[in-house]
Amino acid sequence: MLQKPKGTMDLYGEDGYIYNYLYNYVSNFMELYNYEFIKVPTFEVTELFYRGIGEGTDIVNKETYDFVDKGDRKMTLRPEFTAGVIRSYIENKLYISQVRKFYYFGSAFRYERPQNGRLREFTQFGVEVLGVRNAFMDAEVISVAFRLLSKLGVTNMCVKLNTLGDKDSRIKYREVLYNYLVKDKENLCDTCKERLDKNPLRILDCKFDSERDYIKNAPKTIDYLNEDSRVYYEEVKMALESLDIPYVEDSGLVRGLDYYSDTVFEIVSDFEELGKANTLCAGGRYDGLTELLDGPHTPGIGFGMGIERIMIMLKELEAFIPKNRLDVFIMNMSDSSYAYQVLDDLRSSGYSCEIDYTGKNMKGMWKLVDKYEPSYVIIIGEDEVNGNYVTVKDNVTKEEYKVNASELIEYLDMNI
RNA sequence: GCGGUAUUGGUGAAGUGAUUAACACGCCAGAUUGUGGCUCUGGUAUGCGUGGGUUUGAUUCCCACAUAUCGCCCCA
Repeated sequence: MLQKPKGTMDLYGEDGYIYNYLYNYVSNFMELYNYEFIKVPTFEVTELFYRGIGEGTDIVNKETYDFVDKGDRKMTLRPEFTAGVIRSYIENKLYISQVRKFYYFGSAFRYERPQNGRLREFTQFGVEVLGVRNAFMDAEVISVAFRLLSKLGVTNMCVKLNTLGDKDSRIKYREVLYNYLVKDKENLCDTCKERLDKNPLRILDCKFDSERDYIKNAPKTIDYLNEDSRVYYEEVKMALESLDIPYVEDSGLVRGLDYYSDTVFEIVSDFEELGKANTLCAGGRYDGLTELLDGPHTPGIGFGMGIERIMIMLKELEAFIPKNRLDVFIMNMSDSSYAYQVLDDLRSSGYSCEIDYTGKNMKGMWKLVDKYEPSYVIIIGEDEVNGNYVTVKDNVTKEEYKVNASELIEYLDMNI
């Protein structure tokens, strides 16, 4: 038997409903904040991700789905959205307007060993704001994520905040940190010994080494920020406080993608079912990225959110979802086309409506009523066909009324 | 990419080196067909992830592979 590829999912039934619900929910939510939807290609030329995400990162080095197309072009399935959005922004010269605020929702692909909440094809929702460097905008972006999750009923989450500083600060800090850590090289765990040269920042959030005092006392980014970055970070914190967004500072928070600068943040949950996959959302500022991809200097900030992880939580939160309820089920016991005409009229008038096409008997149809839980059941037999009326049964009170066909819509409008 | 655990029907699962692979839910048909969600009856895996091997005989033991899951790595 053919199986779905490793790390992919089929979503149907309740899962399909929740997935689609989230898509609609996100779309409506983003209108409040006046973000525009952007759809970018599922694959891009490989070079975009090399340059955008960074050649030294694991994502690009060993986690991409690469292929060569029939025209011998090197292509890569997007492992994230930011690089593609920025490419589109530059290519379409969207920078002629000062500020653009985008949101996206779609699949991304990473060749990883799957686990619960970690897939090879996964869904990301995210935003990218281009053209402003303003602490209140940073706060807006973080608040989008925080308020969106809160409104869904997610509790027990924590916003972690840090700053990496601008490019100069980062280079300076990296040097200081390296010199500090190299003195302790003997005591580092094996993976961190390797990380020391490649990406010393990562050692700060190593599970083993970060517990040790020597690492805890390592120089902090905050002490090596230049004046501009330091002031900016203070402004972001004040902006968050003014919006009542709770956060904790975490000097060990570094991101795996090269393009980040200044503000970085994550939202993590202590939800049990999530296990280690507890990062719901992660993002930050990337003021240098547009130039890196040959565009004009443009400040930017964004985040990505893992939809499947949200789904894992929502399924446990039961109460959150309004179940989609059918307005009307038509129980047809006649041979005429009358019932189907009523069905069509109801749908045209905006009522969700279903009928049985398989020739079930009464009991079978009542079982469907139990399954769909319609507000009303409309019964149509020979008597109704001949009399040009329908029998409407309120599925809650169980009361029945005979209603003329011509007055049915009017009747429902008054009662639903 | 590395290590551990698991894999029985549509679902939840019991079980054994050898008679028809329990039980429950679901689904299908009927009892009963203009008013149900109750009850009763019958049906529902020629098969125990896939492919090999050991054996008189394997769903049960062994190996490989696939997938899921947990940890590492990394990350949403």
